[in-house]
Amino acid sequence: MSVDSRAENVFKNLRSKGLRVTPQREKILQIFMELKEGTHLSAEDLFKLLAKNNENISLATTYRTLKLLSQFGYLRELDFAEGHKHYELNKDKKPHHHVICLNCNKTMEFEDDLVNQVGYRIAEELGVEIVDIQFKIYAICPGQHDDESRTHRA
Amino acid sequence: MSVDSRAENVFKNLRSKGLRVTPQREKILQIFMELKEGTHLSAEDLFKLLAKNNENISLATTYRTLKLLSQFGYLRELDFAEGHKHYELNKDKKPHHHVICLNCNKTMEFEDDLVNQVGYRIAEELGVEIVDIQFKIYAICPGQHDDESRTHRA
DNA sequence: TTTCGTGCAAACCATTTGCAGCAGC
DNA sequence: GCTGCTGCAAATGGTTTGCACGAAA
Repeated sequence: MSVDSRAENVFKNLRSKGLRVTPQREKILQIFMELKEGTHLSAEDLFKLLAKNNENISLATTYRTLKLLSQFGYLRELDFAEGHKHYELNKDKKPHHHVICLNCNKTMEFEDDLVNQVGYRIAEELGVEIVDIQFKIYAICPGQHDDESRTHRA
Repeated sequence: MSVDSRAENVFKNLRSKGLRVTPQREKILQIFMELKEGTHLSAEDLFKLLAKNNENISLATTYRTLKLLSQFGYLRELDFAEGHKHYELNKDKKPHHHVICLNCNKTMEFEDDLVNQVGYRIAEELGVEIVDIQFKIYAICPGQHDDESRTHRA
């Protein structure tokens, strides 16, 4: 499916809900669709990227659009516990996971069906309906040892 | 090991680093040690709980102490993507995981060694040193269906 | 032409910080 | 007594919101 026809599906769905397709929403979705696989942006990142492309979209609209597209499931909200969220295209709705370095904040992506299956099993046991599965490994990159600056998270 | 002797170990370690044991730090650690298994508090929760116990500890100190105890590995920082962190006692340093209902914000705890092992394996493959493993299932409790209010996260 | 969406600025909320006085060690 | 800790209030940073205008449908 082409980027354009995938985008058109999104817009059709928005319209069917009485929502509008604006140049701002088009542009933001386009940016996410053209992003290299595994790239995720913060609201601020996106705002700056838009500005660099001469799209003067306000920060408020940036936030509102990110929230809208996430609520519709077109974007996924990533939370790496850094105080701000990241967003990525929720392309195939198959969860993939992240390793986050607590020193340099770099992230690495991986997929693991075993982990997903554990998630599905537990959700079934509890009788809850899964929205998303999240598996994160907080770690320290090789060569970056600074014991005092780490924080345990779960 | 008793609560008191575990607390004394913590304090010994703080002192050995040139840090001080203050009534505020004692009280906060004590609260976490007396918490029912699986309970986690936000900074605000803790602050209010202290106030209810007639411990007038400032919010700033509450935050500073939470950060300190987390950095030393005595507490774990939990991030449920609600805009504020939660903290729990990092008792046995064995990761346990959470199911979070996106409607009512209730959380459920579970342990799963399979998931932990996947984490250890991946960290080893990448050559990184694990600080913490986090596995979260965002879901909707039975009977709570409100399609528009969900947000996809990962 | 009726909503809905946008930009702007102000508001919000969790968290952090500068500073002066206080208190462990 | 030195130095770290506390409380206070102000600052910060990410995100949200009220409002008046502009634009999809």
